Amino acid sequence: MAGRRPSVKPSDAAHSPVSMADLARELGVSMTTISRALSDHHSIGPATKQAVLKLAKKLNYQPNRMASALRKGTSTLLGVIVPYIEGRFFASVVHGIETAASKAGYSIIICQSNEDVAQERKNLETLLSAQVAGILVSVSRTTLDFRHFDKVRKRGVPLVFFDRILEGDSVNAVVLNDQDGAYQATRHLLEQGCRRVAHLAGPQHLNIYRNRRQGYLDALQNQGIAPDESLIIDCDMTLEGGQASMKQLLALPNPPDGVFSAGDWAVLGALQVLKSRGVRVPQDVALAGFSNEALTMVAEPHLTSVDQRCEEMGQAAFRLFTDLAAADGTAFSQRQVVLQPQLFVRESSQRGAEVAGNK
Amino acid sequence: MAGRRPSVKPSDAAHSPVSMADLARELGVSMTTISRALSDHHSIGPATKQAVLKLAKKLNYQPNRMASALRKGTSTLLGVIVPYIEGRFFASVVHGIETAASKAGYSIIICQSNEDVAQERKNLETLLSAQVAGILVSVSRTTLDFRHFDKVRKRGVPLVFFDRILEGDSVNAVVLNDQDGAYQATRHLLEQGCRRVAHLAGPQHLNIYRNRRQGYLDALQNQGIAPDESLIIDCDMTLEGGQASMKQLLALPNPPDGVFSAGDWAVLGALQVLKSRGVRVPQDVALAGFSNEALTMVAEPHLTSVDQRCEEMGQAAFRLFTDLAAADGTAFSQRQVVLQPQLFVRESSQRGAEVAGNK
DNA sequence: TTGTAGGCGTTATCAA
DNA sequence: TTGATAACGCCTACAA
Repeated sequence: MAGRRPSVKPSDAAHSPVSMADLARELGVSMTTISRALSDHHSIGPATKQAVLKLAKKLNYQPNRMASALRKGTSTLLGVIVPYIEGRFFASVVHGIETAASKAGYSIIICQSNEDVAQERKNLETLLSAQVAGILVSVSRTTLDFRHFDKVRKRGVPLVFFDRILEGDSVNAVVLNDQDGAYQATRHLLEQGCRRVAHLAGPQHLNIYRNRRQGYLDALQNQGIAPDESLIIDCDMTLEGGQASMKQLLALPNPPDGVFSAGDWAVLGALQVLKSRGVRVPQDVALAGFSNEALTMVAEPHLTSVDQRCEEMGQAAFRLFTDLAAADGTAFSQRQVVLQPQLFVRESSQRGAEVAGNK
Repeated sequence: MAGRRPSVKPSDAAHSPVSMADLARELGVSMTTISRALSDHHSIGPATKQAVLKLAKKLNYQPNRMASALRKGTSTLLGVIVPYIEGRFFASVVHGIETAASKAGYSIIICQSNEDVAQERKNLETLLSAQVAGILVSVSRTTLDFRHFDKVRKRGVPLVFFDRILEGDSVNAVVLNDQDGAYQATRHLLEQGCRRVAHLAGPQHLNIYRNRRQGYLDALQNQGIAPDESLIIDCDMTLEGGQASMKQLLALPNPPDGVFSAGDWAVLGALQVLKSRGVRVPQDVALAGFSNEALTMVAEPHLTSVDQRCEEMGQAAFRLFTDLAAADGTAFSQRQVVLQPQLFVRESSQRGAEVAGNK
C-alpha cells in the first residue's frame, strides 16, 4: 500500500484545527454564511453552500462541539452513572445506551459510583459541570435519599433512572418488572411439579430484590400455597452465599424440592452443593435463577433463569431522555417505563419428557 | 427522614446555573478576582479569596468546563474507543481507565466501534470534535491500516493504543505479553506430563492470537519438541468452534493429551466434547485456556487459564496518556508498555497429587 | 441571500 | 493585589 511512513518529524507539532473563521477567510465570505451552509440552514445559495461544504471537506473542518454547546447552552453529551461497569448487566445496559445515543448524535460520559453515595454525588457535580444534556443513573447501593439529585432538576437537566431506583419518589425511570419475572420463574417450578419451592432472597433494601421476593410469594398464593418462612433464606447473592443457603435448606426436616434464587451466582452455589451431596437436579430439586448470566449456559445442567433485557433497558432509558429533552422542561411529569422480563427455561428445572435446549 | 417532598411545582423551570459573573456582581469585585480565587492563583488576598470561596459554596457555583476548555484549548475529557463494551475484558479495562481517570479529574467518553473500521473513523471524528484531551483506543477487528489516526496526531492529541494494536507501526501502546502467557500455559501442560499438546489458534491477523501461537511454539521448542501441524487448529474462539476443533483433534490417529486454547470459550467447548466422549480431564487430556473468564470457575473441572490483567492495562493506558500529555507534544516518541500475564492453574490441567483449589 | 455584531463563561494579558 | 479587556469558536437576532 502506501509507502512506509517517514519517521516522525520532531517538528510535527500540534496543528491547530481549522475553524469557521478559516473557511470564511479562505472563501472571502462571512462566518454567518459558513455557519448557515454547515448547519443546513434555509436561506443560503446552493452555489455558496456547495463551495463551503467542499472547502470544509478539503480542509478537514471539524466543528468544535464545545463552542457550539457553550453558545447554545446545551451539549450533545450525555452523562451515565452506574455502580460499576464490570459485570454483564451494567455493561450491557451501557452498550444499549451508547448504541442508541451515538445514532442520535450524542456521546456518553461514563461515571462509576462504586456503590458509594459520596462518589455518586461527585459524579453528579462532574457531569453538571461538563454541561451534559441529560443524566442517566442507576443509584448506588448506599444511596438512601434523593437530595443530591435536586440540583440536577433545578438546572432543568433531564434525569432518568434505570433499574435501581429509590421508591416512593416521583422520578422518570426505566425498570424491569422484577416481580413478574420472579412470578414466572416460581410458577414454572410449580408447574414442573414442585410442591415446596424455596427462595434465596437478596438484600431487601433494594427494590429489585424486594420485588423478586414479592413475585415469588404471589406465585405461591396464586396456587393456593401458604408461604413457609423457613424456605425463604436471606442471601447476599454470591456463590458462597448460595452454597450456605442451600446447606441450610437441606438441613431442614422437610427440605424443598425446588429453589428460586434472586440471582444466578447464588443458584450456582446451590447447584454445587446439591451435586456434591448426590441430590439430582432437576429430578429431586429443580432450580431457577435470575439475570440470565453467561454462566447459566456453562453450568451442568444448564440453569433456568430470568432475562433482564439489559440492552432494551439501555435503549428505553435513552429514549426516555430524548422524550424529556423534547418536552423542554415544560412537563417534567414523572414517567415510568416497565420492561417485561423473559424466562429462559433450561435443564435445571425441566422435568418433562425431553430436555429442551438452550434457546 | 425528611418530610415528603412537595409535589413537583409546574413552574419549576430550568434554573440557570450561577456563573463567575454572578459571584463578581454579588461581591462587588471583578471577574478576574473570582477566577483567581477559584483557580488558586497566586497574587490574591487571603481575605478576598475566602470570601469568594464561601460565596461560591453558598450559591452552589459549578465551573463550566466547556467554557474553560474552549478558552484554554484543552479539556478534561478523555476519549475511549473499544470494539464493544460488553464482555469481561473491555469492561474491565474501561473500569481501570475510568478509575484512574476520575482520580485525576478527567471524565471519559466511551465509543464502540462494533468491530467496524468505518464506525471507528466516525468515533475518532466525534471525539476530536468534542475536543478531548486524549484518545485511548483498542482497534477494531477490521482495522487494517492507520491512516485515520493521522488526524489525531496532526492535532497533537495524545493517542494511546491498548491490547489490540497494528504492528509494524510506531505507536504508543499498552499490550499484554501474550506470547509469554501462551508460553507459560504450554510449558505448564508439558510439565504436567503432556507429550502431545495441541493448540486452538485464533484469527491470525490479530496480533494477540499470532503472539499466543508463537508462545505455544516457543514452549514446544524449548522442550525440544517438534511442532506437529495437525495439532494446531484454526478456531474462531467460540464455544462451538472449540467443540468442532476438539472433535477434529480426537479424530486424529494420534490424538493429543493436552490442549492449549487461545481463548476460554473455545476450551470450554473442548471440555464439553471430551466429557461427552468419556475422556477424562485432566488425566487423559489436560486443558488450559486464555483470558481467565468467570466461566473458568464455573466449568467442571475448573479451567486453568491465563489472566490478562485487564484493570492494570486500563491504568497503564491512562498513565501513558498523562505522560504524553505532560510531554506536551514535544516528544511523541513511541512508548510501549508490556504487561506480564499470570497463569492461574486449576483442576483442568493439574495432574499432581491433590487438586489445588482456585486461585 | 448575505453580512455585522454581540455574547455564551472562562482565562490570559496587560495596565493600574 | 486588583481590574478592564480581549479572546476561544460558534450561533443568531438584526440589519443590509
